Amino acid sequence: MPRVPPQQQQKSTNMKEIKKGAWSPEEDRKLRAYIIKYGIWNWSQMPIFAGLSRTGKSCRLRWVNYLSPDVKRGPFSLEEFEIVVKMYQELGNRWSTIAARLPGRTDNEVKNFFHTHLKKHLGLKTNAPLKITARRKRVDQTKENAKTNTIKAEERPVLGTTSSLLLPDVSSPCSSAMTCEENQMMDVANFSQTYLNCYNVSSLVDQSNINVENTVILESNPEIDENIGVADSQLRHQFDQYSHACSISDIGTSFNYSIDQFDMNSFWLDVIRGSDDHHFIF
DNA sequence: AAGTTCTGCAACCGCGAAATT
DNA sequence: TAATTTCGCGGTTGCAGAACT
Repeated sequence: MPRVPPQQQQKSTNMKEIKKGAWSPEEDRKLRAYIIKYGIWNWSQMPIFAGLSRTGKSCRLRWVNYLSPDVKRGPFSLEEFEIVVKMYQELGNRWSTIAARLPGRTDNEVKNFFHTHLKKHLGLKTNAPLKITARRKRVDQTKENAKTNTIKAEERPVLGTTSSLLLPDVSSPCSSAMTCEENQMMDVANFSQTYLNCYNVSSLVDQSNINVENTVILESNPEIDENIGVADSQLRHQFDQYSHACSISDIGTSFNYSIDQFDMNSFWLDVIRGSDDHHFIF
């Protein structure tokens, strides 16, 4: 593509005041319409032709993170959660690489998810000396080639907390460093629990012992349905989250469940371990 | 009900890599 | 090969709405 001389570019970008801040619906419409019609050819020039008083950078960000039809909205599923946690432990803050493993998720979204949910619930330690920037890591990777999995323990960001289920109790920063081997040994059940904690849905289900079959049917509990209206709506909301988290697609129309005969931990264990034929029948 | 604090997320910024001239 | 521009990444900020007092 032809490049625009710096002088000309400077002139064109100064023609209007560059707008910042939240995008209006009209701006979204203009950008979407332009990209659909002409495609993405040059972010820095695009806003001029699209009639937007925005920088190319801003347009790119808006498209990539919000307007693109490829962008998947909504809460992260358990599977996505697991990938984020594992890849973070493996790669650190390489959000774009992590996002690449999550179809429809952007690096910004993964980063936000991590900072708002995971960091809190996993008890991330952000000791400055342990911090390693992605830029630095990119350089390291180039220099060292094929050594992506050999980040020294002292450089790796640390996950750990006294209350976390993912790691043993951590009393000092030094003892909290995790090895790759330790990462691999993490109990899969803990993913589900921490995931539920992230979405604040951890304690609604009684612990009872039922065998979880490949098909999970949650049947109605008339007592709850009829007598505890508020709890009912809350539980329904929680199960909506579970079903979303599990990417369960075949959800019927009637709403039925039995919380007193359902062991959520066993269920998640089964899900995580690969039984993929689960159905909520509502 | 009003004021304050907290939380989640969209968007900006600076930087380095890659591409182009 | 050097200079310049564009792209993409990760850190950070600011705002709106929710939650709390």
